[in-house]
Amino acid sequence: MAIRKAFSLESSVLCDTCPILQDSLCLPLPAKQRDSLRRMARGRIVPQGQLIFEEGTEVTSFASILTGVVKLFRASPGGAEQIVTFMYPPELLGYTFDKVHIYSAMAATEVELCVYPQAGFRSLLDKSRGLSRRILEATAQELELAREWTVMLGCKSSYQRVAGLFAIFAQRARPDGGGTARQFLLPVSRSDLADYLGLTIETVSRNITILRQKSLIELRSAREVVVPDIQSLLAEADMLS
Amino acid sequence: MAIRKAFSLESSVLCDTCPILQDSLCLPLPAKQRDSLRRMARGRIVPQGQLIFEEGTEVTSFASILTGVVKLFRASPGGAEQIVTFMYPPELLGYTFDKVHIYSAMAATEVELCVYPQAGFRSLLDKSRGLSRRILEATAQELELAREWTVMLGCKSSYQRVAGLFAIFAQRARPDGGGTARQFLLPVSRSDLADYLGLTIETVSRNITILRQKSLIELRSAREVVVPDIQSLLAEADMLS
DNA sequence: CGATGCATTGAACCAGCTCAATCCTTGTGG
DNA sequence: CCACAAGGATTGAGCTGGTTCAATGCATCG
Repeated sequence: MAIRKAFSLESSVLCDTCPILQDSLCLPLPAKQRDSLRRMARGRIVPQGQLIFEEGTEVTSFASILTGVVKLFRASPGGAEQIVTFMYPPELLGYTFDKVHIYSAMAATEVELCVYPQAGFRSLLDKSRGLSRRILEATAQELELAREWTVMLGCKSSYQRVAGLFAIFAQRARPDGGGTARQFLLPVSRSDLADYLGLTIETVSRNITILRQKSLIELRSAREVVVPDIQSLLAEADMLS
Repeated sequence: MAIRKAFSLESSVLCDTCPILQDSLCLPLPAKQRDSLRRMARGRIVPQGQLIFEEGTEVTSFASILTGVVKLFRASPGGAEQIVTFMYPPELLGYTFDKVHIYSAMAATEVELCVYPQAGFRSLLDKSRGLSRRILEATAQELELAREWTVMLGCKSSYQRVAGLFAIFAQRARPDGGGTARQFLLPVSRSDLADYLGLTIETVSRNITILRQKSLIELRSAREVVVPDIQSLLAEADMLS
């Protein structure tokens, strides 16, 4: 179904305009390996809402996220889905040692990917010390984030969770030149926020309202958020590391 | 405080009797690197309840867990602690790219460690493709577990969490020859279970009682558990993958 | 301009928390 | 060997934060 269509490939990659060039996997590689990686890579644009891969299907490729946001989730029998994480550029999507995907991935916004075939990528990984070190670092980083999220879900109130998530989104957004205020576009619906936070849409909405009343955030529209001061938001979430 | 004392070293490691030899980091290495790793390694026995390292302190070493169970946790200002994970042999404890630990580790049972100094281990990691691949696999595996736990905390009821955790403990225990019944010793107190599950002691206790009434588990004592049929327990937790 | 889909708000309910009592196990001292 | 203290585990009763169900608001689109 959606899968097959999703895996159709776009034209060959245009590395010159690569939006994540500085953080890309290929740039730091020695010329020969870099060319090898670039030759096997294919660009792909995924429209918002489309499945990228589905839980239980075979792993055929990995992909660097160039632009956009991907949500990784597990669909429960009961129709509810638990979102495991949101992935941003330049993260590597779908990397695993398993034969099949254990989560589904969906484009939360329109997403540009740089797709590497599974076998080729793996063999390059075996050859290149630099590449495998990069992947290890990235994986360790993701482990860290996953564990932080464990703490979030394990012992924070709904209000703290919403505040914390908004703070995280704000941090990922580029600081807005000059002041401490940061502005960003929520990449996902209230429903996705709720699934990520382990809450309901209504609870999320209520807490957003409270944050707004306390002037910790400001909403230009449902998706456009302004955070005047990230520090106070982090404090509110008890996340002042 | 506890830390300094904790890092006193035991006599040199006795690899011949290494309890995790088959799954150890050193065994698959080429002879020269294996010797190098063994030379830098030191055995250490940590009594139950003692801190192994503390959040915020410098990372000076990594350690393979030889026997016992380690709990990794974050202490909140409010005195509550959120347990991030329990680590078992032959996992590698404390591995990170960070300068300081971001969680604390405590011996949940008496623990035997094989400790590697940080600098030496890292430099060996840079030299050995096999070792770095092992570490990458282990990290990816931990990431997977952390994400599963995210799902657990995000959308399961207290009853499902307790059932799920008991099923996981049962799986880690060696199957008990013959039948499907598995028996194990809970490595931690009710209080730790609660911290791990993001629940209170009372709620954990109540759910244990329910599981017992349904004959899904059997308690010989507060810590000794018999699971007649893991499958039904997994089903109860909605974890039949 | 109604229709459709998301977001917000309101009100009642309930799972899990809090506070408190009791039980059980283990260790200690007489 | 018993008495008692101490800490963990269990049970009970009431409370509360978050859910559920339902209504209303507010955009975008044909």
